[in-house]
Amino acid sequence: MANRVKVSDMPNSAYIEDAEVLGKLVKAKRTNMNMKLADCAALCGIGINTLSRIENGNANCTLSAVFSVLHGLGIKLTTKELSNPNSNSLADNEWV
Amino acid sequence: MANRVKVSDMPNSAYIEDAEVLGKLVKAKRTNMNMKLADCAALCGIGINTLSRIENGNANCTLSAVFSVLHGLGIKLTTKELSNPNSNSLADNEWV
DNA sequence: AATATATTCACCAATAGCGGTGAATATAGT
DNA sequence: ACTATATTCACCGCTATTGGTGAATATATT
Repeated sequence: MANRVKVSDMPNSAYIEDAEVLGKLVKAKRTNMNMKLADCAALCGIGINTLSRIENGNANCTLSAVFSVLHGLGIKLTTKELSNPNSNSLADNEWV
Repeated sequence: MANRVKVSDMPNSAYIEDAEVLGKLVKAKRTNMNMKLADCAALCGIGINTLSRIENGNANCTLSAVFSVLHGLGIKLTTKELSNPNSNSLADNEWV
C-alpha cells in the first residue's frame, strides 16, 4: 500500500481551518480508499479537474462540490462552536 | 435579547451535513453577536447578498466565501473522520 | 532505468456566482 | 396598528468556476 497518505503528515491540527487543510483531508481519505481521482470524481458526481483543485486547496470552488466530495467519501464535519462541549447534539446547546 | 436564534431550534445534530445546516449555524452565531447582515458581511469581507445566500442554505457559493464567514464569526470546523477519537490532533491519528 | 499509471496543468466554451442597487417582504420596537 | 429597521429577492454587468480534452509532469512498479 504505497502512496498512502498519513494524516500525521498533515498540519498538526484537527481543525479544518482553510481550504488547504480540507484538501489534504480529502486526498488522505481518497488514497486510503485506494481510489484514483477519476473514480472518486465519478463517485462524487463532479469533474476530475474540480476534485483535483479541491485536493490542492483551491478555495474558489463551490460549496456544492465540496459537500459532494464529503458525502461521497463519508467525511463528516462538525463545529466546535457549542456552549456545551460535553454534547455534540445541538439540542443540548445554545449560543451564549 | 429578542431576535436571538437558539441552536436548540436547529436540526438535532451537530454535524454540518449540508449547506442548510451550515447556514443556520452561521445565522445563529451572527444574531447572537447582535450583528446585522451588513455589519457581518463587512466584517467577513463579502457582499451582503452572498452572506444572505449562505445563511439561507445556498450551496452554490464559493468555499472562499464560506471560510471568510467562518473566520469572521470564529466558527471552527472539525472532522469526525479520525481513527483516534480521543484526540483532536491529526498527529495522533491516521487513516485505517 | 524503463515502463505504466496517476496527477497536474493549460486551454476552451458554457455556465454561474459575485457584488451593487433598489424594491418587496419580513421582522422589531413603540 | 404604525414606524423603523432588517432581510430577502430580482436584476444587472463583470468575472470566475466548471467540466472536457490532451499534453506535460509526477509517481509507482518491476
